[in-house]
Amino acid sequence: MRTTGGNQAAETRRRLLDSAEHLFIERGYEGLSMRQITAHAGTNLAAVNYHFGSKDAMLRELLSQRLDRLNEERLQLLDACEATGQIPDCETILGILFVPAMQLGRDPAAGPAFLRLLGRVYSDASPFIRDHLQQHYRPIFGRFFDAFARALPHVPRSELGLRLHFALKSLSGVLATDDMDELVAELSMGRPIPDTELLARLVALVSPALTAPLGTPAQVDKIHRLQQLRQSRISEYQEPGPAHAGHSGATSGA
Amino acid sequence: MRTTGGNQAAETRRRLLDSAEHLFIERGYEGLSMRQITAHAGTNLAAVNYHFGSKDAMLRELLSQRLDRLNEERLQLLDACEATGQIPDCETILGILFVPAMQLGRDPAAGPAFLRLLGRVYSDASPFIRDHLQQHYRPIFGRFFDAFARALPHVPRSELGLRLHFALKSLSGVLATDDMDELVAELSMGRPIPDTELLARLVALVSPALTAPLGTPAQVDKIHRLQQLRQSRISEYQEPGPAHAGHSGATSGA
DNA sequence: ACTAGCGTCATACGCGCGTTTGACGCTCAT
DNA sequence: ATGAGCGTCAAACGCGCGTATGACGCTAGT
Repeated sequence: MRTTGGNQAAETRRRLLDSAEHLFIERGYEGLSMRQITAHAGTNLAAVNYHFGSKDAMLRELLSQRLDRLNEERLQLLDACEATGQIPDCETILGILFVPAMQLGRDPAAGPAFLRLLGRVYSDASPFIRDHLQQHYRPIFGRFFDAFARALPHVPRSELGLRLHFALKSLSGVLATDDMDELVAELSMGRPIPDTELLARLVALVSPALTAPLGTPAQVDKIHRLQQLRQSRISEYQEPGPAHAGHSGATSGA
Repeated sequence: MRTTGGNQAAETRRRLLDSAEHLFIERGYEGLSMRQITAHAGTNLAAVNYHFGSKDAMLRELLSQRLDRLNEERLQLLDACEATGQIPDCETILGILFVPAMQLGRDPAAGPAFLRLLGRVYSDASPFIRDHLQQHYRPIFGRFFDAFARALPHVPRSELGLRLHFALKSLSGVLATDDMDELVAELSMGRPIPDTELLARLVALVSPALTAPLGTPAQVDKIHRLQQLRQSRISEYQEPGPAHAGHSGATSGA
């Protein structure tokens, strides 16, 4: 049966994956070397190529192990919501994205630092990670894009692309923060925050950026006055006279 | 006078900086090698160390050349606004951050792709870039943090840190987008968008995330129902009976 | 005319990287 | 008992990296 050998091999694979995950969370894809991984795992350098074929293949397996279940759950949750016949609103769709992530984050089986892994993955700039996400989860992203489009019929599709890009970038940036735990700790100020409330707060942050109306006249006016103010400050050093320069008139009052 | 030699040296310096900027915008700090830079600049490999001392010193000089003026202008604009005695509101402060960046982005002297450089700098994960920003522009960040704190007295300081982190991450993520120009082109749909309106739209996206109230009961309820829904879907595979499981009752209707 | 010094150049050094190789035990079916 | 096959190991390969070195041409002051 080759019991001992087989178990030893499986154990080595597991330790390599664990070490790779730990170091990836800490340093990201670049700044991750096989020598560091194998040293941390206590195995030989060649073990990675023996068991996985290459460094990238090992990382692909790691990512699939961690992300496949998350995205499958998100999809099932979206299906379940849409199956009721009602069109889920923007906040609900955001919740569908967040709730499985948070609950898996509490599940030790999903990894000891699942949320930080998630943040790293979504914000990592390396082509390897980007390609992996693109190739494996594009249809899921498309499904959610359509769901958002239905929930926000007043937002043009092009503008929606920008807003989603915007919202997801911010989220991944927050998740990837090294001192995320301290941020949450400060947020709670002693009293522990239930996940439900924490997620509701996140939704409250992201949702307005998606549902916001386009620029209002008041906002346009504020920007315009700042543009004028900057131009006048610059021309102070060039022509001391009163600036009637631009293509519109507005005083510089803050 | 050593005119020719001196000019040649200055020309080499300029070409190195230009090439370094171009490649940094395309690939970021990691993925940037001296051999690529010198090849692109048409100079010898040793030129970098001769003129700047080291690779990092050259990049520091590049960053200072590009970012010092921007942040100085931001600071002056904030000073000018606060000097009027009025407390600038959140949208105005965002405008103060954006307007100089956008106007410098239009200025060829600030670099051919200033906004993309800015996005790369703010979203680059390498310790070198992060340290440089931290060391050079921390006081400026502090000034703006205080300004936001005054503009948003109802937001606790700890929550404000999270929100600013969130907002700035999203912004840098959007700026760093490779196909940013196409996004803007789609946005405009033929008709050119004036900068003023574009900035107003950006402010309209970011501002709500800063001013939003904490999670409302309705949001909390939506999240809670999703949490229940996920739990019930999972227990379908474990116990087919009706789930009265959780610690609260709420039907799963979306 | 001579030479000090500057800018450029080819070249090499040491290092860490991902990958490959071949030998060495050990288990287990024959 | 034997030998095939698996998992591990130290060692090495080639590569690209940042940096350092010394020679070479040219300019410009003496």
